[in-house]
Amino acid sequence: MVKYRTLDGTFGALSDPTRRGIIMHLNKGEASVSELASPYGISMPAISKHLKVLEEAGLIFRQKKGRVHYCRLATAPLGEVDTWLARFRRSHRRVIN
Amino acid sequence: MVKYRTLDGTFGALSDPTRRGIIMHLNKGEASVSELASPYGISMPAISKHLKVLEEAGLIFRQKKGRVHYCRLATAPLGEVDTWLARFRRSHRRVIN
DNA sequence: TTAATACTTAACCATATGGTTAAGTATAGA
DNA sequence: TCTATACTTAACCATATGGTTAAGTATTAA
Repeated sequence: MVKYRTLDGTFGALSDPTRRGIIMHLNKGEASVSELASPYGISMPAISKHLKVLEEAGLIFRQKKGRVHYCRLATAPLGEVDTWLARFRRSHRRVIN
Repeated sequence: MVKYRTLDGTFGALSDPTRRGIIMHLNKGEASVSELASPYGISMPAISKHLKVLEEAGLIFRQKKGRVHYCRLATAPLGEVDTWLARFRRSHRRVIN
């Protein structure tokens, strides 16, 4: 799994259910690390690692306000996945074939 | 990485460039294992493992004709990824917001 | 029947992943 | 200033991943 905005990184980041859950949470708006962690029965360090993976994949960015770290979703990598997927879409292939 | 048609499995399978290459190759039509292997400077067992990952993710299926194993693309899991991604699409969010 | 072809499986290796607990850092509040 | 909060980092562990070489299996061709 490579780092910094590659399809490898994005797909790799999305292959974990906790990270997909975090992404879906963030799709509703920004959230603190604690808020993101609350649905999962895992430790803060584990969440911290997941966030690092998501950040390195360019899927989230953070802003620190006081001691709270707020995370937001970056949709660009998802757009790249979408673009990659487009070539396999039925409708698209119907146009080609 | 879990097996047998899960989003985990599909995203995990797609996180490797060799496997994405294979998928793109198969998008043009069925191909033998040797044909799929030829662009990559890795051993046959390595390719065999990649194909196993793709097969367990439900992304390909095989048919044996004599000693040649032909692989074909199964688009259903890609459709599931597409469905998962849909909620993050601009146009979709424009409808919601 | 013997040898070549097209694979897969087994055994192994180094590194990555996803979790843990313990310790460290930065900010807020008493 | 001292303590609690909201994190991150470090060290560790078990298992997964992606590669290798060597060996095994099935089919075709000589």
